[in-house]
Amino acid sequence: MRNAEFDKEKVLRSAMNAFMNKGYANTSMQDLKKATGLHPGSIYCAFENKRGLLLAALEQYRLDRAASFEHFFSTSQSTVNNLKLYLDNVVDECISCDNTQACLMTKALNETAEQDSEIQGIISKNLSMLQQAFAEKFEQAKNEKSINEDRDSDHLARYFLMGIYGLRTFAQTHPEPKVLKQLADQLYQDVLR
Amino acid sequence: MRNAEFDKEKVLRSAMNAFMNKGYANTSMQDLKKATGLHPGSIYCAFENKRGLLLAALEQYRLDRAASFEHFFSTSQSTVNNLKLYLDNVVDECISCDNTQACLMTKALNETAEQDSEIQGIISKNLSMLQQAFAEKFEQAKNEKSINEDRDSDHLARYFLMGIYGLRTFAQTHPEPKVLKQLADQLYQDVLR
DNA sequence: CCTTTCTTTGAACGATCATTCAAGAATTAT
DNA sequence: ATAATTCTTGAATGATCGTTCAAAGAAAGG
Repeated sequence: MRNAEFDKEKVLRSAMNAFMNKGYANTSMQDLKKATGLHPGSIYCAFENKRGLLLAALEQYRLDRAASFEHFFSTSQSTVNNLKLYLDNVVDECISCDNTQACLMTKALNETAEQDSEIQGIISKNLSMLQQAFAEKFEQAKNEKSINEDRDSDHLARYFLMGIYGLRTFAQTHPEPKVLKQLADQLYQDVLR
Repeated sequence: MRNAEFDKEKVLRSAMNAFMNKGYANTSMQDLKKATGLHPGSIYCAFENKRGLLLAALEQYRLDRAASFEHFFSTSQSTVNNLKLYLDNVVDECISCDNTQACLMTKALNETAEQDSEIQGIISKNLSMLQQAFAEKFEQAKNEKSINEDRDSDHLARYFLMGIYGLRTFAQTHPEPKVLKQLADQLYQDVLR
């Protein structure tokens, strides 16, 4: 018996960054070796192949995003306030210089959608879970009387997520903090009313 | 002297479709040969290389989208009505089975953003032009008293474009007509008020 | 401490990639 | 008609890709 030496989470986050930087197809095994510190053989031993590494990275990304989500809604503030903080964080990520600007899921979705239905399915499921999580928060906000009760939580969640997607795409060409904040504010207001 | 035999626009639209289907990196010269009917040598003679073909395809895409834009706003109806028709068309494209679901610009942006600043610049400029075109229409709608005059046309244009980006991304995982129409309606209302 | 079992290493593999180029075909000019 | 010019063809090129594998090394079991 012998356990693997590397820290799996660390490796997956490195792979995530590499994929987000250059895209899946353009990230070579050499790039991944440099990013993760793992030799090709180890990668194939642990993740079967390059695609397997992407799948594992996507799962890690989902876990990280879910943890981040919980972080924002674990405060004692009102739900709508936490929604605002979440949105502000998205804007901050869009502006930042690290690799949180892009979203691994939408990036992988754009690249592999038509060719890999399994990946498409995984991403689709992950995004649905995020959408569901938002829907619960909107329902909560309705209970707190912050949002008009005749609004549909599921619809609001979809619209909110749509806005975040759009914001991230918009930021790729126009990463101006002022403009992005303005857009995020508008989205927040449109969802709140 | 001798002119090229192929129809340049036809070739570029074929290349566009190929790139939108499989992404830039994953579209091989063999794929492009099959799609365009041109042999590698001809492609290199006409467009210098694969990247040159993408640049030419992006320019053709811009022209086609600009023509489509003009088409929607050349009717005698009100400007806000034309905006609605434009948005409905985006939804239809998202649902359709041809290759209008994806946008070549956002697709190329996602794939080459961090690696090719020239392409990034071209796409950024093209999207700015579209944004400017929308801003003019919103200004026009204000003159027609369809939109409150204290709203900022530039901001509305950005928000509208952001919504379209988000809608297209959302549609990639959930291409349900009813849901997409609901989202588009909400966007239209939020922009109009 | 030796054996077993698994991981790590890094060179090697065939496949495929974008690109080139020389020869052939077609059009225009003289 | 002939020469000149340019486009088309498709095989060949070197590079790089993802992947494999046999040897070396490290941990666990007896």
